[in-house]
Amino acid sequence: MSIEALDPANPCEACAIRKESVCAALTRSGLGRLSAIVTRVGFAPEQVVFTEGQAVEQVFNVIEGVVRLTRLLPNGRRQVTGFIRPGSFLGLACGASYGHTAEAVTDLVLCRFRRDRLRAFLQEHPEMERRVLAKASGELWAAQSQMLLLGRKTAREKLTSFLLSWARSWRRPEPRANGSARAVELPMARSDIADHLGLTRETVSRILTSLVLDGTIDIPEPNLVVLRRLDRLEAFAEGDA
Amino acid sequence: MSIEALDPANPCEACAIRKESVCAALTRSGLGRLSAIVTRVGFAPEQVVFTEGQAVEQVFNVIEGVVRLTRLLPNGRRQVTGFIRPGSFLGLACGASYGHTAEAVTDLVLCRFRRDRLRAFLQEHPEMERRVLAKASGELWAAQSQMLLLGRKTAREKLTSFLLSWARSWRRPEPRANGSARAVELPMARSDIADHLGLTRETVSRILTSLVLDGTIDIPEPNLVVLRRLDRLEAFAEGDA
DNA sequence: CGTATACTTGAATTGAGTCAATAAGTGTGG
DNA sequence: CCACACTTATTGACTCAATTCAAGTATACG
Repeated sequence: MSIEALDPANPCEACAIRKESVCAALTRSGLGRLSAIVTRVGFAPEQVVFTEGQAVEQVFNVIEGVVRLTRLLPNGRRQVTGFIRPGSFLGLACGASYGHTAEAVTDLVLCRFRRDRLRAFLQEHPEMERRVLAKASGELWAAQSQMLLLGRKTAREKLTSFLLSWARSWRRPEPRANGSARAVELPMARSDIADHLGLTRETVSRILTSLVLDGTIDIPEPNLVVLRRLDRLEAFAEGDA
Repeated sequence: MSIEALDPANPCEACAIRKESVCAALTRSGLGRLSAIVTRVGFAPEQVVFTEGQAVEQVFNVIEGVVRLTRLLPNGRRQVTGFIRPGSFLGLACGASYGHTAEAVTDLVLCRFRRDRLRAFLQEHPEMERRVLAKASGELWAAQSQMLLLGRKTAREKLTSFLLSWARSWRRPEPRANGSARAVELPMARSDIADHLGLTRETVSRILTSLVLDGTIDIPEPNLVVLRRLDRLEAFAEGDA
C-alpha cells in the first residue's frame, strides 16, 4: 500500500521541512545517523496510516501533506482530534497503543521509524529529545484549547477560530495578500471540519455561507477560503458579535 | 498563602501515594535525594496554585486532595480541562508558561519542586523520567477522550461517562459495596462538573435527578453519589439507551 | 437567625441538529 | 466530448436537546 521513495546519500540533510521539525536540533553527523534508521513512505488520500488501538511499532514524522486523527464512538459518531501538518510527529506521545486512527487527507509523505530504534537514537541525542518533549507539550496545549472550543464556543466561534488557527499554521504557501486578505486551503472535507468542531456538515456549510454573505470571507472554490476581514473573524472567534 | 509542612528525615519514603506516583520508580537512595529538592505545601479549597499564562517555575506532585484545571474565554466562559487526583503531576508537560489555572477543590497537599532542579534530577534518574513521559502520554490520551466527549456525546452520556471515570479513578476510599453499589464522592461543585462537560449547572442537576428517579444512582448528600446500577450507567455512557 | 451560596425545579426559548431535496463537482467509459 | 453515476456541498423546513430565565429550597456560615 505504501510507496517507498529511495533517496540516496543523506536524505535528511536535504529535507525541506527539517527546520520546523524535531530534527532541527541535529548536527550534520546526527542527521546522517538519523537517515540510517528512517524510511520515507507515501500515502494516497484516505489511506490509513495506523489505527486506534494498534500496538505502536512505528512512529512517523510528517514531511508533506495533511493527516487526520480520529476517534470513534461505538455507535459510529466520530471526533477528529486534530489535523497534522508537516513538521509534526505521529505516535511519539502515545503509550503502548495508538490513541487514534491516522488517515491521509491529502497525498502524504512521511518519515517512518521503528519506535524502539528512534527511542534509542533519542537517548543518544538529548538535544532532539528536548524538542520532542516540547512538541508533546505543544500538543497538550492544543488539546486543551480544543476542549475549550468544543465545550464553550458557539458554532460560529468554533468555525472562525478554526479558520484563523488553520491560517496561522499555514506558513509555506503564498499568503497571497491582496489588501490584507489571505487565501487558505482547506484540504479536508466539510464533514471532517464538522467532526473536528463538534458540529454537523450542514452547520459548517451554513456558517461558511453566512460569512461569505456578510463579506468576512470568500470561497472561490470549495476548498479555498479567502479571509477578507481578519479583524472581523477575530471578533467572531472571541464571541464579540 | 501556602502552609509549609516540615517533615524530617526521608519524607518521600514515607509518602502514602508514592506507589501510584512518578516517584514509584525510585530506589531508597533516589528517594533520599528527591527529598532534598522537594517542599510540601498545603492549599485550602478555592486557593489558586498557579495561573494560566504564568511562567512555569514550580511543578507539583499531588499528594492529597483534588485540583481543578481551568481555562477561560475572554467573555468569562470557563472550561474545566481536568480534575487532578493524587499521584498526578502538575506543570511538567507545560512549555514555558502554564496552559491553565490550577485551583484547589478540596484541602490540598502538594510536593513542590523548582522546575529546573527537578529537570536536573530527572536527567540523573531516567527510570523516573520514563514514568513522567508515560504520565504525559496518559494525559494526552485523556485529553482526546475528553474531546470526543465534548464534541460528540449527549448530556446524559457526558454525565454518566464522567461518573464512571471518576469512580474508576477513585481507588483509595472504601468502595462501600453493598450489593454491587459503589459510593463515590464528588468534591467539586455542580458548576465545576458542568464546566468540565460543556453543560450548564442546571442540566447537570436535571440529569442527576433523572438518574436518581430511574434508580440508576442515589444521592444521599449533594456531594456523594451511589452508583446503584453500573450496567445501566455503562449503557447510558455508550449511548445504548 | 438572617444572609449568602449552592442546588434543584419549572417554563419558555433557541441554537444547532435532523431530514429531505437540490446543486455542483468529479471521474468513467462510450 | 458528452451522458451517467457518484460523491460532496448547499439550502430549506421542521424538531428537539439543552440553555436561559426565573423561582424556589436546602444548607452552611458568621
